[in-house]
Amino acid sequence: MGDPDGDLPDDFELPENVALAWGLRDRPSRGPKRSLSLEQVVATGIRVAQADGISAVSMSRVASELGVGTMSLYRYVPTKHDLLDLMADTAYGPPPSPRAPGEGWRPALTRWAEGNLAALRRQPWIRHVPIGGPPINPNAVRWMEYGFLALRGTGLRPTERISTILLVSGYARSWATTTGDLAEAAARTGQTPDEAGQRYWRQLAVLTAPGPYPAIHELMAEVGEEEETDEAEWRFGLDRILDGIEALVKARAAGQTQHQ
Amino acid sequence: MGDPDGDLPDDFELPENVALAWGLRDRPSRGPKRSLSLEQVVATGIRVAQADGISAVSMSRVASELGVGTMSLYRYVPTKHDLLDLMADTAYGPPPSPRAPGEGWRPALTRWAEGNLAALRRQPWIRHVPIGGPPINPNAVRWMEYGFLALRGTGLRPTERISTILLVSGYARSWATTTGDLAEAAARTGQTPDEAGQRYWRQLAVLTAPGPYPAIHELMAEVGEEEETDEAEWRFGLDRILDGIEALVKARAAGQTQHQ
DNA sequence: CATGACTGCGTATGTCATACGCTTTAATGC
DNA sequence: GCATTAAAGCGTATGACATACGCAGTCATG
Repeated sequence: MGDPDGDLPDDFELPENVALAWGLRDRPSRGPKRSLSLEQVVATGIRVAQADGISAVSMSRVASELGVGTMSLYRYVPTKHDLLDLMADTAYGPPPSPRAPGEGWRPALTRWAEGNLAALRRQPWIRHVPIGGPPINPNAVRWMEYGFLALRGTGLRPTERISTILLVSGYARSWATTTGDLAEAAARTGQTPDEAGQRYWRQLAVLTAPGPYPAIHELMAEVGEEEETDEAEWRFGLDRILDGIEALVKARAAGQTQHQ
Repeated sequence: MGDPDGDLPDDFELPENVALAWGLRDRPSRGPKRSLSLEQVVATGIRVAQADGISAVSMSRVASELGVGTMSLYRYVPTKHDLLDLMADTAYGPPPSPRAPGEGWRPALTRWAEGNLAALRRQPWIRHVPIGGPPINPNAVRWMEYGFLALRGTGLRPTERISTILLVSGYARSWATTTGDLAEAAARTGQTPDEAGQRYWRQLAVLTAPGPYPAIHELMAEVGEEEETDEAEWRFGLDRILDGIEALVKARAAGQTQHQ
Protein backbone atom coordinates (compact mmCIF):
# COMPACT_ATOMS: atom_id res chain seq x y z
CA MET A 1 0.00 0.00 0.00
CA GLY A 2 2.98 2.26 0.43
CA ASP A 3 3.51 1.82 -3.30
CA PRO A 4 1.05 3.87 -5.31
CA ASP A 5 2.18 2.21 -8.53
CA GLY A 6 0.79 -1.16 -7.62
CA ASP A 7 2.95 -4.19 -7.14
CA LEU A 8 5.47 -4.59 -9.90
CA PRO A 9 8.14 -7.20 -9.61
CA ASP A 10 11.00 -5.16 -8.21
CA ASP A 11 13.62 -6.91 -10.26
CA PHE A 12 11.83 -6.23 -13.49
CA GLU A 13 13.71 -4.03 -15.90
CA LEU A 14 11.63 -1.49 -17.75
CA PRO A 15 13.17 1.01 -20.17
CA GLU A 16 13.27 4.49 -18.72
CA ASN A 17 10.90 5.99 -21.24
CA VAL A 18 8.29 3.28 -20.75
CA ALA A 19 8.40 3.63 -16.99
CA LEU A 20 7.98 7.36 -17.44
CA ALA A 21 5.03 6.96 -19.75
CA TRP A 22 3.24 4.70 -17.30
CA GLY A 23 3.88 7.07 -14.41
CA LEU A 24 6.06 4.52 -12.66
CA ARG A 25 8.65 6.94 -11.48
CA ASP A 26 9.64 7.07 -7.90
CA ARG A 27 8.79 9.48 -5.12
CA PRO A 28 11.58 12.06 -5.47
CA SER A 29 11.49 12.51 -1.73
CA ARG A 30 14.67 14.31 -0.90
CA GLY A 31 15.24 17.53 -2.80
CA PRO A 32 13.26 20.68 -3.55
CA LYS A 33 9.79 20.41 -4.97
CA ARG A 34 9.45 20.23 -8.74
CA SER A 35 7.97 23.33 -10.24
CA LEU A 36 6.41 21.38 -13.10
CA SER A 37 4.99 17.97 -13.85
CA LEU A 38 5.69 15.66 -16.74
CA GLU A 39 2.11 16.15 -17.83
CA GLN A 40 2.60 19.89 -18.10
CA VAL A 41 5.72 19.46 -20.18
CA VAL A 42 4.00 17.04 -22.52
CA ALA A 43 0.91 19.20 -22.78
CA THR A 44 3.01 22.23 -23.66
CA GLY A 45 4.85 20.27 -26.31
CA ILE A 46 1.54 19.28 -27.79
CA ARG A 47 0.33 22.85 -27.76
CA VAL A 48 3.42 24.01 -29.63
CA ALA A 49 3.14 21.20 -32.16
CA GLN A 50 -0.50 21.91 -32.72
CA ALA A 51 0.12 25.61 -33.20
CA ASP A 52 3.29 25.68 -35.28
CA GLY A 53 4.01 22.14 -36.39
CA ILE A 54 6.44 19.60 -35.13
CA SER A 55 9.47 21.45 -36.40
CA ALA A 56 8.66 24.22 -33.93
CA VAL A 57 8.96 21.81 -31.04
CA SER A 58 12.44 22.43 -29.72
CA MET A 59 13.53 22.01 -26.17
CA SER A 60 14.14 25.71 -25.83
CA ARG A 61 10.75 26.62 -27.27
CA VAL A 62 8.87 24.30 -24.95
CA ALA A 63 10.92 25.48 -22.00
CA SER A 64 10.40 29.16 -22.65
CA GLU A 65 6.70 28.51 -23.20
CA LEU A 66 6.71 27.15 -19.66
CA GLY A 67 8.81 29.98 -18.32
CA VAL A 68 11.73 27.75 -17.33
CA GLY A 69 15.26 27.27 -18.59
CA THR A 70 15.91 24.91 -21.45
CA MET A 71 17.89 22.43 -19.44
CA SER A 72 15.22 22.12 -16.80
CA LEU A 73 13.19 19.96 -19.15
CA TYR A 74 15.80 17.25 -18.85
CA ARG A 75 14.70 16.75 -15.25
CA TYR A 76 11.41 15.49 -16.65
CA VAL A 77 12.40 13.74 -19.82
CA PRO A 78 15.60 11.89 -20.70
CA THR A 79 15.67 12.92 -24.32
CA LYS A 80 13.79 15.01 -26.82
CA HIS A 81 12.72 11.93 -28.64
CA ASP A 82 11.10 10.57 -25.51
CA LEU A 83 9.18 13.79 -25.20
CA LEU A 84 7.88 13.46 -28.74
CA ASP A 85 6.93 9.89 -28.06
CA LEU A 86 4.94 10.86 -24.99
CA MET A 87 3.36 13.74 -26.84
CA ALA A 88 2.20 11.45 -29.61
CA ASP A 89 0.77 8.92 -27.21
CA THR A 90 -1.12 11.55 -25.25
CA ALA A 91 -2.31 13.55 -28.24
CA TYR A 92 -3.77 10.47 -29.86
CA GLY A 93 -6.55 10.81 -27.35
CA PRO A 94 -8.99 8.18 -26.09
CA PRO A 95 -10.15 5.42 -28.43
CA PRO A 96 -13.75 5.39 -29.64
CA SER A 97 -16.27 3.45 -27.61
CA PRO A 98 -15.53 -0.28 -27.43
CA ARG A 99 -17.57 -2.95 -29.09
CA ALA A 100 -20.94 -3.07 -27.44
CA PRO A 101 -22.44 -6.39 -26.30
CA GLY A 102 -24.14 -7.94 -29.29
CA GLU A 103 -22.41 -5.65 -31.76
CA GLY A 104 -20.68 -7.33 -34.69
CA TRP A 105 -16.94 -7.18 -35.15
CA ARG A 106 -17.15 -5.23 -38.37
CA PRO A 107 -18.93 -2.08 -37.18
CA ALA A 108 -16.72 -2.08 -34.09
CA LEU A 109 -13.54 -2.38 -36.13
CA THR A 110 -14.79 0.28 -38.54
CA ARG A 111 -15.33 2.64 -35.65
CA TRP A 112 -11.88 1.82 -34.38
CA ALA A 113 -10.30 2.51 -37.77
CA GLU A 114 -12.15 5.80 -38.09
CA GLY A 115 -11.05 6.74 -34.61
CA ASN A 116 -7.45 6.25 -35.68
CA LEU A 117 -7.98 8.47 -38.67
CA ALA A 118 -9.76 11.10 -36.61
CA ALA A 119 -6.89 11.20 -34.13
CA LEU A 120 -4.34 11.69 -36.90
CA ARG A 121 -6.48 14.42 -38.43
CA ARG A 122 -6.95 16.22 -35.15
CA GLN A 123 -3.21 16.30 -34.52
CA PRO A 124 -1.60 16.05 -37.93
CA TRP A 125 1.95 16.41 -36.58
CA ILE A 126 1.66 12.98 -34.97
CA ARG A 127 2.45 11.30 -38.24
CA HIS A 128 5.90 12.88 -38.19
CA VAL A 129 6.76 11.22 -34.93
CA PRO A 130 8.38 7.93 -35.87
CA ILE A 131 6.79 4.83 -34.40
CA GLY A 132 9.37 3.50 -32.03
CA GLY A 133 8.24 -0.11 -32.05
CA PRO A 134 5.23 -2.12 -30.98
CA PRO A 135 2.60 -0.33 -28.88
CA ILE A 136 3.87 -0.06 -25.32
CA ASN A 137 2.77 3.39 -24.16
CA PRO A 138 -0.35 3.53 -21.99
CA ASN A 139 -2.69 5.09 -24.48
CA ALA A 140 -1.42 2.92 -27.33
CA VAL A 141 -2.06 -0.16 -25.22
CA ARG A 142 -5.53 1.09 -24.49
CA TRP A 143 -6.21 1.49 -28.19
CA MET A 144 -4.81 -1.98 -28.81
CA GLU A 145 -7.13 -3.44 -26.19
CA TYR A 146 -10.13 -1.92 -27.92
CA GLY A 147 -8.92 -3.25 -31.24
CA PHE A 148 -8.66 -6.77 -29.88
CA LEU A 149 -12.05 -6.42 -28.24
CA ALA A 150 -13.53 -5.82 -31.66
CA LEU A 151 -12.08 -9.11 -32.88
CA ARG A 152 -13.17 -11.31 -30.01
CA GLY A 153 -15.05 -14.37 -31.04
CA THR A 154 -14.25 -14.05 -34.72
CA GLY A 155 -12.38 -17.33 -34.76
CA LEU A 156 -9.20 -15.54 -35.81
CA ARG A 157 -6.04 -16.92 -34.24
CA PRO A 158 -4.06 -14.68 -31.89
CA THR A 159 -1.36 -13.85 -34.41
CA GLU A 160 -4.04 -13.16 -36.97
CA ARG A 161 -5.78 -10.78 -34.62
CA ILE A 162 -2.50 -8.96 -34.11
CA SER A 163 -1.87 -8.77 -37.83
CA THR A 164 -5.39 -7.51 -38.40
CA ILE A 165 -5.05 -4.69 -35.91
CA LEU A 166 -1.72 -3.79 -37.43
CA LEU A 167 -3.18 -3.85 -40.90
CA VAL A 168 -6.05 -1.55 -40.05
CA SER A 169 -4.11 0.97 -37.98
CA GLY A 170 -1.35 0.94 -40.56
CA TYR A 171 -3.86 1.78 -43.22
CA ALA A 172 -5.21 4.68 -41.22
CA ARG A 173 -1.75 6.06 -40.69
CA SER A 174 -0.76 5.48 -44.28
CA TRP A 175 -3.79 7.22 -45.57
CA ALA A 176 -3.56 10.11 -43.16
CA THR A 177 0.06 10.56 -44.18
CA THR A 178 -0.58 10.54 -47.90
CA THR A 179 -3.47 12.97 -47.82
CA GLY A 180 -1.91 15.08 -45.10
CA ASP A 181 1.36 15.50 -46.97
CA LEU A 182 -0.55 16.48 -50.05
CA ALA A 183 -2.61 19.04 -48.18
CA GLU A 184 0.48 20.49 -46.49
CA ALA A 185 2.39 20.76 -49.74
CA ALA A 186 -0.60 22.49 -51.28
CA ALA A 187 -0.93 24.91 -48.38
CA ARG A 188 2.76 25.75 -48.62
CA THR A 189 2.23 27.02 -52.16
CA GLY A 190 -1.04 28.66 -51.23
CA GLN A 191 -3.31 26.33 -53.13
CA THR A 192 -6.30 24.29 -52.15
CA PRO A 193 -5.73 20.52 -52.12
CA ASP A 194 -7.99 20.32 -55.18
CA GLU A 195 -5.85 22.72 -57.14
CA ALA A 196 -2.75 20.82 -56.09
CA GLY A 197 -4.34 17.60 -57.31
CA GLN A 198 -5.14 19.16 -60.67
CA ARG A 199 -1.61 20.44 -60.88
CA TYR A 200 -0.24 17.02 -60.10
CA TRP A 201 -2.12 15.36 -62.93
CA ARG A 202 -1.06 18.07 -65.34
CA GLN A 203 2.58 17.62 -64.37
CA LEU A 204 2.31 13.87 -64.62
CA ALA A 205 0.74 14.17 -68.04
CA VAL A 206 3.59 16.32 -69.30
CA LEU A 207 6.30 14.16 -67.82
CA THR A 208 4.89 10.86 -69.03
CA ALA A 209 3.95 12.16 -72.47
CA PRO A 210 7.21 11.20 -74.19
CA GLY A 211 7.66 7.88 -72.41
CA PRO A 212 6.14 4.41 -72.49
CA TYR A 213 3.44 4.70 -69.84
CA PRO A 214 0.37 3.13 -71.44
CA ALA A 215 -1.43 2.31 -68.21
CA ILE A 216 -0.96 5.80 -66.80
CA HIS A 217 -2.15 7.37 -70.02
CA GLU A 218 -5.14 5.10 -70.15
CA LEU A 219 -5.98 6.05 -66.60
CA MET A 220 -5.63 9.76 -67.20
CA ALA A 221 -7.85 9.53 -70.24
CA GLU A 222 -10.57 7.78 -68.27
CA VAL A 223 -10.38 9.77 -65.09
CA GLY A 224 -11.49 13.17 -66.39
CA GLU A 225 -14.85 14.01 -64.98
CA GLU A 226 -15.29 11.64 -62.06
CA GLU A 227 -13.99 13.21 -58.91
CA GLU A 228 -14.05 11.26 -55.66
CA THR A 229 -14.20 12.83 -52.25
CA ASP A 230 -11.41 12.10 -49.80
CA GLU A 231 -13.89 10.37 -47.59
CA ALA A 232 -14.95 8.00 -50.37
CA GLU A 233 -11.34 7.10 -51.12
CA TRP A 234 -10.69 6.35 -47.48
CA ARG A 235 -13.76 4.15 -47.34
CA PHE A 236 -12.71 2.32 -50.45
CA GLY A 237 -9.46 1.09 -48.93
CA LEU A 238 -11.02 0.34 -45.59
CA ASP A 239 -13.87 -1.61 -47.16
CA ARG A 240 -11.45 -3.71 -49.20
CA ILE A 241 -9.51 -4.61 -46.06
CA LEU A 242 -12.62 -5.40 -44.07
CA ASP A 243 -14.06 -7.45 -46.93
CA GLY A 244 -10.86 -9.48 -46.97
CA ILE A 245 -11.08 -10.08 -43.24
CA GLU A 246 -14.73 -10.92 -43.46
CA ALA A 247 -14.04 -13.56 -46.08
CA LEU A 248 -11.60 -15.23 -43.73
CA VAL A 249 -13.88 -14.97 -40.71
CA LYS A 250 -16.70 -16.57 -42.67
CA ALA A 251 -14.46 -19.32 -43.97
CA ARG A 252 -13.36 -20.05 -40.43
CA ALA A 253 -16.90 -20.14 -39.16
CA ALA A 254 -17.89 -22.57 -41.92
CA GLY A 255 -14.90 -24.81 -41.15
CA GLN A 256 -15.72 -24.69 -37.47
CA THR A 257 -19.34 -25.88 -37.88
CA GLN A 258 -18.19 -28.65 -40.20
CA HIS A 259 -15.92 -29.94 -37.47
CA GLN A 260 -18.57 -29.81 -34.78
CA MET B 1 16.91 18.28 -82.01
CA GLY B 2 18.91 20.88 -80.20
CA ASP B 3 16.85 20.03 -77.15
CA PRO B 4 17.95 16.72 -75.66
CA ASP B 5 15.08 16.80 -73.17
CA GLY B 6 12.43 16.32 -75.79
CA ASP B 7 9.73 18.84 -76.42
CA LEU B 8 8.23 20.19 -73.25
CA PRO B 9 5.92 23.15 -73.39
CA ASP B 10 8.32 25.97 -72.64
CA ASP B 11 5.85 27.88 -70.51
CA PHE B 12 5.20 24.90 -68.27
CA GLU B 13 6.25 25.37 -64.70
CA LEU B 14 7.86 22.39 -63.06
CA PRO B 15 9.17 22.53 -59.50
CA GLU B 16 12.95 22.63 -59.38
CA ASN B 17 13.33 19.28 -57.66
CA VAL B 18 11.06 17.49 -60.13
CA ALA B 19 12.88 18.93 -63.10
CA LEU B 20 16.13 17.80 -61.52
CA ALA B 21 14.85 14.31 -60.91
CA TRP B 22 13.80 13.92 -64.52
CA GLY B 23 17.09 15.23 -65.80
CA LEU B 24 15.43 18.27 -67.32
CA ARG B 25 18.09 20.71 -66.40
CA ASP B 26 19.57 22.93 -68.94
CA ARG B 27 22.84 22.82 -70.79
CA PRO B 28 25.05 24.69 -68.34
CA SER B 29 26.87 26.15 -71.29
CA ARG B 30 28.79 29.09 -69.96
CA GLY B 31 31.05 28.37 -66.99
CA PRO B 32 33.71 25.82 -66.11
CA LYS B 33 32.97 22.15 -66.40
CA ARG B 34 31.34 20.43 -63.47
CA SER B 35 33.61 18.04 -61.68
CA LEU B 36 30.72 15.81 -60.63
CA SER B 37 27.31 14.75 -61.82
CA LEU B 38 24.03 14.69 -59.96
CA GLU B 39 24.07 10.92 -60.31
CA GLN B 40 27.39 10.71 -58.51
CA VAL B 41 26.15 12.86 -55.67
CA VAL B 42 23.01 10.81 -55.28
CA ALA B 43 24.92 7.53 -55.50
CA THR B 44 27.32 8.68 -52.80
CA GLY B 45 24.45 9.69 -50.56
CA ILE B 46 22.97 6.24 -51.02
CA ARG B 47 26.28 4.61 -50.22
CA VAL B 48 26.57 6.57 -46.97
CA ALA B 49 22.98 5.81 -46.00
CA GLN B 50 23.42 2.15 -46.72
CA ALA B 51 26.62 1.98 -44.70
CA ASP B 52 25.83 4.12 -41.66
CA GLY B 53 22.15 4.90 -41.75
CA ILE B 54 20.29 7.98 -42.80
CA SER B 55 21.44 10.00 -39.84
CA ALA B 56 24.99 9.74 -41.18
CA VAL B 57 23.93 11.46 -44.38
CA SER B 58 25.01 15.04 -43.88
CA MET B 59 26.02 17.42 -46.60
CA SER B 60 29.56 17.53 -45.26
CA ARG B 61 29.83 13.75 -45.07
CA VAL B 62 28.66 13.25 -48.63
CA ALA B 63 30.90 16.05 -49.85
CA SER B 64 34.02 14.76 -48.15
CA GLU B 65 33.23 11.27 -49.40
CA LEU B 66 33.39 12.80 -52.88
CA GLY B 67 36.50 14.79 -52.12
CA VAL B 68 34.85 18.18 -52.60
CA GLY B 69 33.86 21.03 -50.32
CA THR B 70 30.54 20.90 -48.51
CA MET B 71 29.05 23.83 -50.32
CA SER B 72 29.85 22.44 -53.73
CA LEU B 73 26.95 20.03 -53.37
CA TYR B 74 24.56 22.93 -53.58
CA ARG B 75 25.54 23.35 -57.21
CA TYR B 76 23.86 20.00 -57.81
CA VAL B 77 20.97 19.99 -55.40
CA PRO B 78 18.93 22.89 -54.06
CA THR B 79 18.42 21.44 -50.63
CA LYS B 80 19.35 18.49 -48.51
CA HIS B 81 15.80 17.30 -48.56
CA ASP B 82 15.81 17.18 -52.33
CA LEU B 83 18.92 15.05 -52.17
CA LEU B 84 17.21 12.59 -49.84
CA ASP B 85 14.21 12.53 -52.12
CA LEU B 86 16.35 11.69 -55.12
CA MET B 87 18.26 9.11 -53.13
CA ALA B 88 15.07 7.38 -52.12
CA ASP B 89 13.72 7.35 -55.64
CA THR B 90 16.92 5.93 -57.07
CA ALA B 91 17.57 3.44 -54.30
CA TYR B 92 14.11 1.97 -54.67
CA GLY B 93 15.45 0.32 -57.78
CA PRO B 94 13.58 -1.06 -60.75
CA PRO B 95 10.11 -2.57 -60.29
CA PRO B 96 9.63 -6.32 -60.74
CA SER B 97 8.69 -7.57 -64.16
CA PRO B 98 5.35 -6.25 -65.38
CA ARG B 99 2.24 -8.30 -65.81
CA ALA B 100 2.81 -10.79 -68.60
CA PRO B 101 0.25 -11.22 -71.38
CA GLY B 102 -2.38 -13.62 -70.12
CA GLU B 103 -1.29 -13.31 -66.52
CA GLY B 104 -4.02 -12.58 -64.00
CA TRP B 105 -4.10 -9.33 -62.06
CA ARG B 106 -3.59 -11.02 -58.71
CA PRO B 107 -0.22 -12.68 -59.25
CA ALA B 108 1.01 -9.53 -60.94
CA LEU B 109 -0.10 -7.31 -58.08
CA THR B 110 1.36 -9.75 -55.58
CA ARG B 111 4.70 -9.55 -57.34
CA TRP B 112 4.43 -5.78 -57.32
CA ALA B 113 3.69 -5.72 -53.59
CA GLU B 114 6.59 -8.02 -52.85
CA GLY B 115 8.84 -5.87 -54.98
CA ASN B 116 7.93 -2.90 -52.82
CA LEU B 117 8.77 -4.84 -49.70
CA ALA B 118 12.03 -6.11 -51.15
CA ALA B 119 13.10 -2.58 -52.05
CA LEU B 120 12.41 -1.35 -48.53
CA ARG B 121 14.31 -4.28 -47.11
CA ARG B 122 17.28 -3.79 -49.38
CA GLN B 123 17.59 -0.16 -48.37
CA PRO B 124 15.97 0.11 -44.96
CA TRP B 125 16.81 3.80 -44.55
CA ILE B 126 14.31 4.67 -47.27
CA ARG B 127 11.44 4.45 -44.85
CA HIS B 128 12.90 7.38 -42.91
CA VAL B 129 12.68 9.63 -45.93
CA PRO B 130 9.28 11.27 -45.69
CA ILE B 131 7.02 10.82 -48.71
CA GLY B 132 6.73 14.27 -50.16
CA GLY B 133 3.45 13.79 -51.91
CA PRO B 134 2.04 11.75 -54.78
CA PRO B 135 4.57 9.84 -56.91
CA ILE B 136 6.23 12.26 -59.30
CA ASN B 137 9.85 11.16 -59.44
CA PRO B 138 10.87 9.08 -62.44
CA ASN B 139 11.33 5.78 -60.72
CA ALA B 140 8.20 6.21 -58.63
CA VAL B 141 6.22 6.89 -61.78
CA ARG B 142 7.68 3.78 -63.35
CA TRP B 143 6.56 1.73 -60.37
CA MET B 144 3.15 3.32 -60.57
CA GLU B 145 2.88 2.39 -64.23
CA TYR B 146 3.58 -1.23 -63.42
CA GLY B 147 1.04 -1.15 -60.65
CA PHE B 148 -1.65 0.13 -63.00
CA LEU B 149 -0.64 -2.42 -65.59
CA ALA B 150 -1.46 -5.13 -63.09
CA LEU B 151 -4.98 -3.73 -62.71
CA ARG B 152 -5.83 -3.34 -66.38
CA GLY B 153 -9.04 -4.96 -67.39
CA THR B 154 -10.23 -5.64 -63.87
CA GLY B 155 -13.28 -3.44 -64.28
CA LEU B 156 -12.07 -1.20 -61.48
CA ARG B 157 -12.73 2.47 -62.04
CA PRO B 158 -9.75 4.82 -62.39
CA THR B 159 -10.00 6.23 -58.89
CA GLU B 160 -10.39 2.73 -57.58
CA ARG B 161 -7.25 1.63 -59.35
CA ILE B 162 -5.41 4.54 -57.79
CA SER B 163 -6.72 3.71 -54.35
CA THR B 164 -5.77 0.08 -54.80
CA ILE B 165 -2.19 0.89 -55.72
CA LEU B 166 -2.00 3.24 -52.77
CA LEU B 167 -3.44 0.62 -50.47
CA VAL B 168 -0.97 -2.05 -51.47
CA SER B 169 2.15 0.12 -51.51
CA GLY B 170 1.06 1.70 -48.24
CA TYR B 171 0.78 -1.72 -46.71
CA ALA B 172 4.26 -2.66 -47.86
CA ARG B 173 5.72 0.49 -46.40
CA SER B 174 3.74 0.16 -43.21
CA TRP B 175 4.83 -3.37 -42.70
CA ALA B 176 8.45 -2.70 -43.57
CA THR B 177 8.42 0.16 -41.09
CA THR B 178 6.92 -1.80 -38.25
CA THR B 179 9.19 -4.80 -38.56
CA GLY B 180 12.21 -2.68 -39.44
CA ASP B 181 11.83 -0.43 -36.41
CA LEU B 182 11.49 -3.46 -34.23
CA ALA B 183 14.61 -5.06 -35.68
CA GLU B 184 16.60 -1.85 -35.31
CA ALA B 185 15.53 -1.33 -31.73
CA ALA B 186 16.53 -4.91 -30.99
CA ALA B 187 19.89 -4.52 -32.67
CA ARG B 188 20.54 -1.36 -30.67
CA THR B 189 20.29 -3.34 -27.44
CA GLY B 190 22.18 -6.25 -28.93
CA GLN B 191 19.30 -8.69 -29.12
CA THR B 192 17.86 -10.74 -31.90
CA PRO B 193 14.42 -9.62 -33.07
CA ASP B 194 13.02 -12.78 -31.50
CA GLU B 195 14.41 -11.92 -28.10
CA ALA B 196 13.05 -8.41 -28.45
CA GLY B 197 9.64 -9.83 -29.25
CA GLN B 198 9.72 -12.05 -26.19
CA ARG B 199 10.79 -9.08 -24.12
CA TYR B 200 7.94 -7.01 -25.49
CA TRP B 201 5.31 -9.54 -24.47
CA ARG B 202 6.81 -9.85 -21.03
CA GLN B 203 6.77 -6.10 -20.57
CA LEU B 204 3.24 -5.86 -21.84
CA ALA B 205 2.15 -8.61 -19.47
CA VAL B 206 3.60 -6.80 -16.47
CA LEU B 207 2.19 -3.43 -17.45
CA THR B 208 -1.31 -4.66 -18.21
CA ALA B 209 -1.51 -6.99 -15.23
CA PRO B 210 -3.10 -4.48 -12.83
CA GLY B 211 -5.45 -2.90 -15.37
CA PRO B 212 -8.63 -3.80 -17.23
CA TYR B 213 -7.26 -5.35 -20.41
CA PRO B 214 -9.32 -8.50 -20.89
CA ALA B 215 -8.77 -8.83 -24.62
CA ILE B 216 -5.02 -8.41 -24.32
CA HIS B 217 -4.85 -10.95 -21.50
CA GLU B 218 -6.97 -13.38 -23.46
CA LEU B 219 -4.66 -12.98 -26.40
CA MET B 220 -1.52 -13.46 -24.36
CA ALA B 221 -2.92 -16.60 -22.81
CA GLU B 222 -3.71 -18.10 -26.21
CA VAL B 223 -0.61 -17.05 -28.06
CA GLY B 224 2.00 -19.07 -26.17
CA GLU B 225 3.36 -21.75 -28.37
CA GLU B 226 2.37 -20.71 -31.87
CA GLU B 227 5.06 -18.58 -33.42
CA GLU B 228 4.58 -17.12 -36.88
CA THR B 229 7.38 -16.24 -39.20
CA ASP B 230 7.66 -12.67 -40.40
CA GLU B 231 6.97 -13.85 -43.89
CA ALA B 232 3.71 -15.49 -42.87
CA GLU B 233 2.54 -12.32 -41.12
CA TRP B 234 3.30 -10.26 -44.20
CA ARG B 235 1.38 -12.68 -46.37
CA PHE B 236 -1.56 -12.60 -44.02
CA GLY B 237 -2.09 -8.87 -44.43
CA LEU B 238 -1.43 -8.94 -48.14
CA ASP B 239 -3.83 -11.83 -48.68
CA ARG B 240 -6.58 -10.04 -46.78
CA ILE B 241 -6.16 -6.96 -48.97
CA LEU B 242 -6.07 -8.96 -52.18
CA ASP B 243 -9.08 -11.01 -51.12
CA GLY B 244 -10.97 -7.80 -50.56
CA ILE B 245 -10.03 -6.50 -53.98
CA GLU B 246 -10.86 -9.81 -55.58
CA ALA B 247 -14.33 -9.73 -54.10
CA LEU B 248 -14.93 -6.36 -55.69
CA VAL B 249 -13.49 -7.38 -59.05
CA LYS B 250 -15.71 -10.43 -59.13
CA ALA B 251 -18.76 -8.44 -58.14
CA ARG B 252 -18.02 -5.98 -60.94
CA ALA B 253 -17.59 -8.75 -63.46
CA ALA B 254 -20.93 -10.29 -62.43
CA GLY B 255 -22.68 -6.91 -62.66
CA GLN B 256 -21.11 -6.28 -66.06
CA THR B 257 -22.36 -9.50 -67.61
CA GLN B 258 -25.83 -8.85 -66.23
CA HIS B 259 -25.91 -5.53 -68.04
CA GLN B 260 -24.71 -6.94 -71.37
C1' DC C 1 20.70 20.62 12.78
C1' DA C 2 23.74 18.63 9.38
C1' DT C 3 23.77 15.60 5.49
C1' DG C 4 23.12 14.75 0.83
C1' DA C 5 19.66 13.87 -2.80
C1' DC C 6 17.51 16.52 -5.90
C1' DT C 7 16.13 21.02 -8.06
C1' DG C 8 16.55 24.70 -11.75
C1' DC C 9 19.53 26.24 -14.99
C1' DG C 10 23.88 28.96 -16.99
C1' DT C 11 27.49 27.79 -19.87
C1' DA C 12 29.91 25.28 -23.24
C1' DT C 13 30.39 21.96 -27.03
C1' DG C 14 29.75 19.94 -31.27
C1' DT C 15 26.83 19.22 -35.26
C1' DC C 16 24.11 20.90 -39.03
C1' DA C 17 22.05 23.26 -43.03
C1' DT C 18 22.75 26.86 -45.61
C1' DA C 19 23.44 32.23 -47.07
C1' DC C 20 26.94 35.06 -49.14
C1' DG C 21 30.51 36.38 -51.86
C1' DC C 22 35.13 35.65 -53.87
C1' DT C 23 38.15 33.59 -57.22
C1' DT C 24 38.79 30.85 -61.20
C1' DT C 25 37.15 28.91 -65.51
C1' DA C 26 35.53 28.72 -70.18
C1' DA C 27 31.85 29.42 -73.75
C1' DT C 28 29.80 33.13 -76.33
C1' DG C 29 29.28 37.63 -78.89
C1' DC C 30 31.87 40.85 -81.31
C1' DG D 1 41.25 36.54 -80.82
C1' DC D 2 39.53 39.18 -77.17
C1' DA D 3 36.23 41.02 -73.87
C1' DT D 4 32.21 39.58 -71.51
C1' DT D 5 29.83 37.03 -68.24
C1' DA D 6 27.53 32.92 -66.44
C1' DA D 7 28.66 29.28 -63.77
C1' DA D 8 31.85 26.29 -60.79
C1' DG D 9 34.19 25.33 -56.43
C1' DC D 10 34.27 26.49 -51.97
C1' DG D 11 35.96 29.32 -47.53
C1' DT D 12 33.70 31.67 -44.05
C1' DA D 13 30.00 33.01 -41.23
C1' DT D 14 25.45 32.47 -39.12
C1' DG D 15 22.00 30.74 -36.43
C1' DA D 16 19.53 26.50 -34.69
C1' DC D 17 19.71 22.85 -31.96
C1' DA D 18 20.37 18.82 -28.55
C1' DT D 19 22.63 17.91 -24.81
C1' DA D 20 26.94 17.21 -21.31
C1' DC D 21 28.59 19.21 -17.11
C1' DG D 22 28.65 21.38 -13.01
C1' DC D 23 27.09 24.68 -9.51
C1' DA D 24 24.22 26.87 -6.12
C1' DG D 25 20.14 26.72 -3.72
C1' DT D 26 16.38 23.64 -1.32
C1' DC D 27 14.39 20.55 1.86
C1' DA D 28 13.16 15.73 3.84
C1' DT D 29 15.58 12.61 6.63
C1' DG D 30 19.09 10.75 10.07
